[in-house]
Amino acid sequence: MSSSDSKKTPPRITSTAEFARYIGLARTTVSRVLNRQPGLKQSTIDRVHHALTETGFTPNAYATLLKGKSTSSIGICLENLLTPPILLKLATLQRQLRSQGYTSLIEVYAHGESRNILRHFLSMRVEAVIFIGHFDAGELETRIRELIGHKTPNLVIDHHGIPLANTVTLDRAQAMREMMNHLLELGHRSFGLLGIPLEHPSRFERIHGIRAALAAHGLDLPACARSFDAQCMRTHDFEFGHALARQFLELKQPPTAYVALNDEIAIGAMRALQEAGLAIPAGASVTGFNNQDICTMMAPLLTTVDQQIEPTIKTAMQVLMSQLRDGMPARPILRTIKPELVIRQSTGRAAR
Amino acid sequence: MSSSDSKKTPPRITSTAEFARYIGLARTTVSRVLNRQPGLKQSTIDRVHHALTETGFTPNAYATLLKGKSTSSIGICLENLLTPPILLKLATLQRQLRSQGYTSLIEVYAHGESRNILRHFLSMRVEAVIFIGHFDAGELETRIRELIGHKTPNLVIDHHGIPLANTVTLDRAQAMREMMNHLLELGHRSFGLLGIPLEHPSRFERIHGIRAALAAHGLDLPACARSFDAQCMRTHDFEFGHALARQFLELKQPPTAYVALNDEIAIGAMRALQEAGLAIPAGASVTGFNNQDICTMMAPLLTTVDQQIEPTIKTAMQVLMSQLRDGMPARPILRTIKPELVIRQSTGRAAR
DNA sequence: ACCATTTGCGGACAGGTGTCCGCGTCAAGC
DNA sequence: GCTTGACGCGGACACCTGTCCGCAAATGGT
Repeated sequence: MSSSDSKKTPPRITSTAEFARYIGLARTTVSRVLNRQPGLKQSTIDRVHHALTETGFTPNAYATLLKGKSTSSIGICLENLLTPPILLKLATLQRQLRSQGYTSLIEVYAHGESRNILRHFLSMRVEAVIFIGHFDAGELETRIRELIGHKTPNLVIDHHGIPLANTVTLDRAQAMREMMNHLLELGHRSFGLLGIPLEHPSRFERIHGIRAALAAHGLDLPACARSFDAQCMRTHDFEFGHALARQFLELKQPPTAYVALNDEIAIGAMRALQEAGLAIPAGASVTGFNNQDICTMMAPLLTTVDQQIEPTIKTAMQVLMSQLRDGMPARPILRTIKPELVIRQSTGRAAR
Repeated sequence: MSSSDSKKTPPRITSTAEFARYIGLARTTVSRVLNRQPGLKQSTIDRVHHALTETGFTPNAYATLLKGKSTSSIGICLENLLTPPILLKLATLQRQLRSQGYTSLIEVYAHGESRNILRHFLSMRVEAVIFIGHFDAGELETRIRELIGHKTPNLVIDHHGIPLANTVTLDRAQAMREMMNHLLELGHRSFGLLGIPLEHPSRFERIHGIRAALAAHGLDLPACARSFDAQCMRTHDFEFGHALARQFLELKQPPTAYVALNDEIAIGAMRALQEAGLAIPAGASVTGFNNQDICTMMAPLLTTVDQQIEPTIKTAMQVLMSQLRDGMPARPILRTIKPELVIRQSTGRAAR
């Protein structure tokens, strides 16, 4: 319904004033239409909208937001290691934010760069900052303090134990407890830990859960579980798991069950065991963590722990929205997500 | 109300004027320090920087950028289906952009939303827009035209054949030609295509390459290759490949080689063939596409095509930078990336 | 004590938008 | 023809920063 060919290439318009001149209205009138203010004739509104689609003009967001309108943007800082579960959380979160009208600014953490990333977020006047994954604890704590100083809501997903941070995290201790109970009921008494050192702050939760499950059965951690993490380099997880399992196979009495930090490591280990002639689960049991897609592509299907990403993000959104609505909480909000054990084919009754 | 405590909790400062008042300097002086202008005493500069780290003040990016400074931001629109290769491209691209001083605005395409996404990018006055993946061709073309109208550089990675778009894409026809030559040399003469319909615009390139390789050997596509895509739903790729392979196994004379659209489908097919008692590659050959990590986690290791993501992104950056430097090109720039065949263990001599 | 130089001050303007307000215009109803 | 609304105009101010410029104050040297 528009005009003829002469208007096929409408001019490039970069300000409301220019746009108003183009359609022969006052700048203020255009602004009123754009901001849905009352008291305008329908025909005028239509005229503006029509010219809008014709020229493709968009008001300068910087001027709009400078004027004090809420930026409706959220900063998201991602852990350096982009694993499938992390990316799935990001994608789910971004979708939900978008449906609530928020834009997300995404930055990937690089060593020592968190300060600059946060400054960028703050200069963009984001309404909240979310961290997803695991970071340097001291650095993260400093960032959280800065955010609080700026009265900007914060949220940490996954990383657990930062004093003043609002946190949503999987109960990894509980996960390991359930996994160990499962293996113990199958008769296993000797365990190989893959990627889970016995003494390391970052794996504390997992070890805690393992120890608790063993204790409940009257067993002692150092007596029946070993870890060779120090001996191998962790570069590519799959090969890491492969190398670790080979270490265990050199023992006089290898463990009957292997508990891995994640699915890739578990699969690498399964591969090494199978190459050594062990059937799974008849000869040895293997467990993963994360319940990634590959778990159902293996033979046998991998027993693992599901991170419950949907509920995690749902909870995260609740924590976030409550902060955006009611302001920052007096005490940090802590939410724990219950994991779900997924028993498949890679675990079975202990051989001896 | 805060002279004593003020050191411990510095006030939240939101403008240069406020900040200048806080440290007892003129606003213009602070601004000069922040923008590294000459003619200031070192002690003054230090004083400002010190207060800056103390209060954590950051100038409002919206005011700065409104002032006309280049926004140094690039809009990236991602295909809906977040596959590992897409995400790897995104991560690589973002890293490179950041190293050049550009910020990226990331949006995931949702059906029919491309218009809004583009408007958001334009309102943020991005300096270029990049599309990664495959989209609705008509919709994408319209967006490209809009970008050209706004004199904003564009770049499409992967999607091939949009008239006015600058494009960087893998030579998928060449990839299939090489793959087919490899299989033909191994003696294969009957092929099962998995996820690659014989007649479908989106797979045209692949079919074209397959047909060319067959023709060079004096063979005819419909006579020696079949596809059962119409019979199965493509939901989860792994199960899709599994189901497709089972269809082929019901034939009196199943093919000796299977060519899959991607690695997941290939792995699903391998699984189905192995369950049916076929050894790979002795009983049948299977090939994937993308060279994802899982290819080296399978037994046997999967023969596949590497997308050459590093060179792809490197080329993309070149195309982008040349546009940002010299303005938009007279004719669209087209760059093709040469794929690399990765021969592993899942392909072998044909049984008959 | 005087002068030259360095250094900081403060006013002014631009950049694009949102919003308020008083005023002019136009059409409809009597 | 007059009144009464409804509607659009255009001026003004605010948001925050970068930059220019004239001027005052502090500094340093002799």
